[in-house]
Amino acid sequence: MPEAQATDIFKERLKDARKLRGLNQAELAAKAGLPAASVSHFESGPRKPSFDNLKALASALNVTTDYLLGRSDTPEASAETVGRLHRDLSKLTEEDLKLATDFVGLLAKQRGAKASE
Amino acid sequence: MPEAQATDIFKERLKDARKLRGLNQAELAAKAGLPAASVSHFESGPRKPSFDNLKALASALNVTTDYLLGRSDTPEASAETVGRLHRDLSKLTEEDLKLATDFVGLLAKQRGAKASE
DNA sequence: ACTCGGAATGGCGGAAACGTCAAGTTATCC
DNA sequence: GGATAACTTGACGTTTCCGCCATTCCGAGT
Repeated sequence: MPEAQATDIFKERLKDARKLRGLNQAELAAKAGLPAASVSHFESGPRKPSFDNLKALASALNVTTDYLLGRSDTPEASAETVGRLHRDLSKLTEEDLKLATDFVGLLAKQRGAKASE
Repeated sequence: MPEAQATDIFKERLKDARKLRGLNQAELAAKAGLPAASVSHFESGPRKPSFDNLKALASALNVTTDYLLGRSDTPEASAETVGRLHRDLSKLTEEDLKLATDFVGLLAKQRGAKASE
């Protein structure tokens, strides 16, 4: 079952990101300014990082906190691709967001049809 | 002194994002599933949110945790809710992208006006 | 003046994460 | 077998955040 419990996603992402960079727990800990045992507790135990430790880990690993938290699937801040649109998107209410989603979906669909003319 | 202490950035971003959406503390609290007093403590007091509450706030406000934490300057809506929109966006031509940008900008503007009534 | 909604603030007990340390794995070397 | 490195796990006392509740403050409207 590939179902990763919400709280477990963090553990996996943390460990994966660390290994991807060829760091052991002690090295990551040093970079993040916290004890090695804490890193282990995060990766293996039930502990969840505090506000500050989450930031420290993300910075040490050069990933977004959203990625570590499982709120985003890409480790990098891909936000800058469509700057203004993204900025505006964040101000929308949920209803407006649906509107925008439908609108863009329509455009994409049209585009597909046009291309096959 | 406009020096925003690292820990204070969160307070400001939280409050700004909330107001931008025309929510009061109780409404945001309800959306995030926590007591209204907690939101006030986050915005005004010395309290910092836990792992779970940070996620809840970001989701309720549709912003990245990186933005709330001051690790990113664009509030880019969470990939979770804009997933489809994001996928469709990548299929757009440049003209259509401009259309979409304008459309979303309009929605955001309307919303902003409404919020400042 | 008074009310009322929104917000700030502080105290409380409980829960959770903190750093630290010690004692275990487990695997890989010589 | 012994040694070492990487990691896990549990315990401890401490710190911090939790939710809850009550109080206070402020501004806007009647």
